[in-house]
Amino acid sequence: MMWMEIDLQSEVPIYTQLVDQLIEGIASGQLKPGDPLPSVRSLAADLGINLHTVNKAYQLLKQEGFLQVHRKQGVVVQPGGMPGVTDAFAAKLQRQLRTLAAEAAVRGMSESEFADRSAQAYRQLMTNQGGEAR
Amino acid sequence: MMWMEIDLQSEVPIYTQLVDQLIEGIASGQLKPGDPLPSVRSLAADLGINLHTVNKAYQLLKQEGFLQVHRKQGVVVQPGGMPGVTDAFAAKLQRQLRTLAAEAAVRGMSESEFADRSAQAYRQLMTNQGGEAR
DNA sequence: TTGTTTGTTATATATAATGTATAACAGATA
DNA sequence: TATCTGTTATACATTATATATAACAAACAA
Repeated sequence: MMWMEIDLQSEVPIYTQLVDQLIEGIASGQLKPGDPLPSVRSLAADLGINLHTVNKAYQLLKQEGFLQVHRKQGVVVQPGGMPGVTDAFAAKLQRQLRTLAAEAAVRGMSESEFADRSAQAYRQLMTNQGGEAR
Repeated sequence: MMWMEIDLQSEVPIYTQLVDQLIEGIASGQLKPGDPLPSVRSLAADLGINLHTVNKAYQLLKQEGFLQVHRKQGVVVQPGGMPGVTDAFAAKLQRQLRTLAAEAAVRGMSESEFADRSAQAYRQLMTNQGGEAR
């Protein structure tokens, strides 16, 4: 978990940074199904933040179905298949893409360049580390 | 300005909803360079919100270069060319696309589908109303 | 001139979000 | 019996968000 980094000066909340980085970790293969996560106390200590901030991130990811919690074994990356593209996620994705696309368009970015940057963002996740397959 | 809609129950702040919708209005051509915007007081009254909430949105868009402010003439859509793809915007875009792409990937969405949805979000803006050309 | 509308600024207040600090609990494990 | 786990509860501080009034100076119309 040495790859986690928190920016205390950022405008994005700490627990959101945690959520995003953990999802990116799963996407990139750094975190695989069944992998154990640090306890809320140890991760909080490592990052120099509070226990409850870590717990809030874990709770959100547990509710979304990305994590599982066993008593005492601690938190584990969902071993039984990740949740798919739900209606709720599709709606959230469309809404945020529309907002981003609008500003990009106003600034003169073409549709193809916007799509290219989207594909590039996706691809860079996979080729970062660990990778998509074994 | 009858097309503006505010969701008071949304988790996204009102002034952010205003900023997003105004940028989408410019992108879609509903708002053209030089077009006047409602005064902070009248728009606030129309939407049933406070003057300062509208002013905060206008200030942000003014600082970004999307709006101009003349004393008494009121607020106007930037007539002298929109700001381009700055480094700051490129960085923000990449960061947000990465976050979205990560969750999409974890949920099993392919790179091509993610890119397709991005292009579709861009295209739907343009074809909504008013359009890209005269 | 007077009056009105404009953006702007200043205070004040209320509520919610965020983050921290302690403490305690029950279940699981060594 | 200890220890570690997630979990819950309480309290507190800070910031973000939103509203409510009030006032100001500039621009314009009468």
